[in-house]
This record gives sequence, C-alpha cells and structure tokens, in this order.
Amino acid sequence: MNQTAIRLIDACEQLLCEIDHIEQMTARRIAQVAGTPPSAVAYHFGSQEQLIVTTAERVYKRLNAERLTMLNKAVQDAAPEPPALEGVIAALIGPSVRWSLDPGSRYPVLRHMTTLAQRSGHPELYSNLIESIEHHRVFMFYFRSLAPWLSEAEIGWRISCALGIRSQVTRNRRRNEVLTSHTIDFSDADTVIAHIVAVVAPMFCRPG
Amino acid sequence: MNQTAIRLIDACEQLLCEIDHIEQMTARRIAQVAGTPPSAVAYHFGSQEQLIVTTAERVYKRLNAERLTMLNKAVQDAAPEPPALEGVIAALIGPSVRWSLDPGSRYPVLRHMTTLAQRSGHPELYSNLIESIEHHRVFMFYFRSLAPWLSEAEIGWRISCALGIRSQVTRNRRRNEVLTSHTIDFSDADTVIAHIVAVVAPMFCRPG
DNA sequence: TCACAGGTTCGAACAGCATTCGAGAACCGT
DNA sequence: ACGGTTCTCGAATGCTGTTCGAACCTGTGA
Repeated sequence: MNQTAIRLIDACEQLLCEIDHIEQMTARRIAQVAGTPPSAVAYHFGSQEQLIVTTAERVYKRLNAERLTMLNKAVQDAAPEPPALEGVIAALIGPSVRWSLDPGSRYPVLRHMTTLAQRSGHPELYSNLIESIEHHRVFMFYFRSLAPWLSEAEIGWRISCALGIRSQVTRNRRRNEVLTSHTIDFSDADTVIAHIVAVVAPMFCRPG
Repeated sequence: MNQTAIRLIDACEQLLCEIDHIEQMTARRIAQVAGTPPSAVAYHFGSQEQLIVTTAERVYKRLNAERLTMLNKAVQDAAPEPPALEGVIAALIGPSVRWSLDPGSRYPVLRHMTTLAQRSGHPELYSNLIESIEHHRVFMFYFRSLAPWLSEAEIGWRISCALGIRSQVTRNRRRNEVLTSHTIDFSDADTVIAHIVAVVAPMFCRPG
C-alpha cells in the first residue's frame, strides 16, 4: 500500500477519534492532517466513505484480537474443564465495552463506522465488515459445548442478542442511565460487563 | 401550526419513507414535494434537522400508542390476574418489530431519526425523544408486579436490554441472518417477536 | 377607505462540501 | 536515457443547508 494511502488511514483513524459527530469528518480535514491534497482521498480509496471503511477494518481486527485473547485466557484458566459460561460471554462483549469507556481507545472509529453503515447509500462497502462472522465461530464452538441442548441457530441468535445489548450500552448510555434512575454506574466497564453477563447467561439455560 | 409547516412535515414524513439513505434527504427535495421554496424549511423550523425531529416526534407518538394498546389488551385479557410476562414483553418490543417489517409503515422515519441522532452535531435536538421515558413507566409498573424480587433499576436495565435486542433485529437484519445460518425467518414479525420474548423472559426469573 | 405592522413567501446569493479532471511530476523496468 | 505507469496537485464542477432582503399577503386601528 502506498505511503500516502497509509498516511490517510492514520489521519482518518486519528480524526475519527477526535470528532464527536461524523459530520465533522470532511475529506479536506483528513487531507490536511495527512498532509495531502483532498483529491488524494478519492484517488486512493475511491471515496471518503471507502477510506473510513478501510480504517475501521484495521481497528476492528485489533478488537477481535482482544476478544480472542480474553477467550483463550478463559479457556486456559479452566482447562481441562470447559470454560465458564460467564467467561465466554465476557470475552464476547467485554472488549467492546472496555474500549467504549476508555477515552484513549480507538472505539470511536467503530462507532462512527456503524453509524455510517446504517442504511448507507453504498451498503456493499460494509458487507465485508458486517457479514464476516469468522471471529464469532470460535465463540459458537464454546457456547455449543456449554449448552448442547441449543441448536447452532439458537446459539447464533443468542450471540446476536448479546451484541445487541452490548450496542445498547456502548451507544445509548444516556437513555440507559435514565431508565435505571442513575443507580447503575455505566461508566465503569467491570460493572457494565457484569450486568450484561447477568442477563445473557440465563439465555443459555437448559429449557424447562 | 402554519399550513406550510404542516405540508413540510407531511412531505418530510413521506420522503423519509422513500429514501434509503439519510443523505438523500435534502431541503430542496422536501420543499419540492411540499410545494414550497427551500428557504421555508429554515424559516418554519430553524433547520432541516429540526424539521426531521419534529416529523419523527409525530410518528413516535403513534408507535407508543400502539404499544400501549397492546399492553392494555394483555392486561384486560388476563384480568383480574396480572398479565402474562410474555404479553408485556411483546407489547414493549412488538410494535417496533412489526413496523420495521411492514413496507407500508412509517418505521423508516424513526430509523433515519436514530441514525441522524448519532451523527448529529446538535444532540440537544434529540434529548426530548431520547430521554423521555414516560411511555416506559407503565411497563415498569407491570414488570415490577411480575418480578417483585427485582429493583426498579434492575427492571429498567432489563427493559433496556430488551430494546437493545429489538434494535439488533430491526437494524442489523443481515448480520442476524448470517449468524443464525438463515434458519430463522427474520422477515416474519411473529417469529421474531416470539424469539425475542423467549430470550428476554428468562431475564426476569427469580434468582437462584 | 386608508396606513401600517407582522407574519409569511420567495428567489438569489453565500459558504462549504465530495468528487472529477487534466496537466504535470516522479518513479521504475528496460 | 527512455517510455509508460503511477502518483500528485490545484482548479473547477455541481451539489448542499442556510441566510438575506425585498415583495407579498392579512388583519387591525383610525
């Protein structure tokens, strides 16, 4: 990849973390930070949107690496027994929660990307990011061994639910605080993770 | 309210349902549909964004009315016994799910509004819509009577979780389908509602 | 009937945007 | 050293939301 392209991605990543709202993201600003003319964005990536997606993919890989690290730790801690259900759930949603609450993390990149992906005019740009669930397969494996009475689809559905709850805390914090009368500290990652685990774990209970 | 203003809201509502990307929403297009000059948007609403928020508020009221109707029906069906937990959950998330799958509904208005709220530079415009939880208070009441072992905050947290899962199905359908290997029919409202109820209900179980 | 004030309409104008374009510079295998 | 590809860059294009001032209704008090 070209040096200019890399500098644009770096600038894009940095800028996505500095801005509050995606509208403040302009090709001119990215180019200014990267030290290139604005037209370099279109030349190297086709469009500003594609540059943002490329940037998000790079960040997303790091998040998934952290998920896998947490999962492996939970597995090794329990070996040779299967890992605790709570540990697997925490590995699935923990890094997102932790990143979203860490002001120094690159989580804003993913938040802005998700916003952009919602009914974008070019959904094909995001299909790789959204439809790739490779990084969930290994979770699927452990959940199945922990809840063999659930089908693969039922496990996938529960993973989806867990991710939906995760999104609710990482993206609608104000509403959450209002709904719980400010009695839950949604600014503390461990508290939030524990609360999510507490509601997700029962979903995997044996029926009846 | 002025006749021109009403025509602008009508045009805005209609247009929000026709477009699939919020960027296709332009003041000039709204004005064209409404038969006014583009400047009328700024004159009557201050900004295009404020017009969209006003439009969304009108639609949101209808959605909440439908939630209340479903809830009241569940209550009356079970009277004098307390309503079924499943019925209360279905009333909470059902209308959103149903609207989101009905091509003729006004759900796109709310979807675009949410997208806009996340990428806007003027969050104060949305605080009324996002922080108002009056329409959830009555749900809180019935949940508490069904699960008295949970505190008000714990109930609020579970409502939040249910709404997060709801958003996951109304907004990330493709990802859901991939995760469940296309074995769950996410285009059928009753199926989706039943699945959500199935995972949310256990959250209210008595501990231990 | 007139005069006037306030609210409303309207089109032109403004600043900002992403992207395109064409000309030139830089690089690289031969 | 040459020829062709890749890259750089600033100007230009056609969008955008919003502002502005003049014109236009409409109702009121004299």
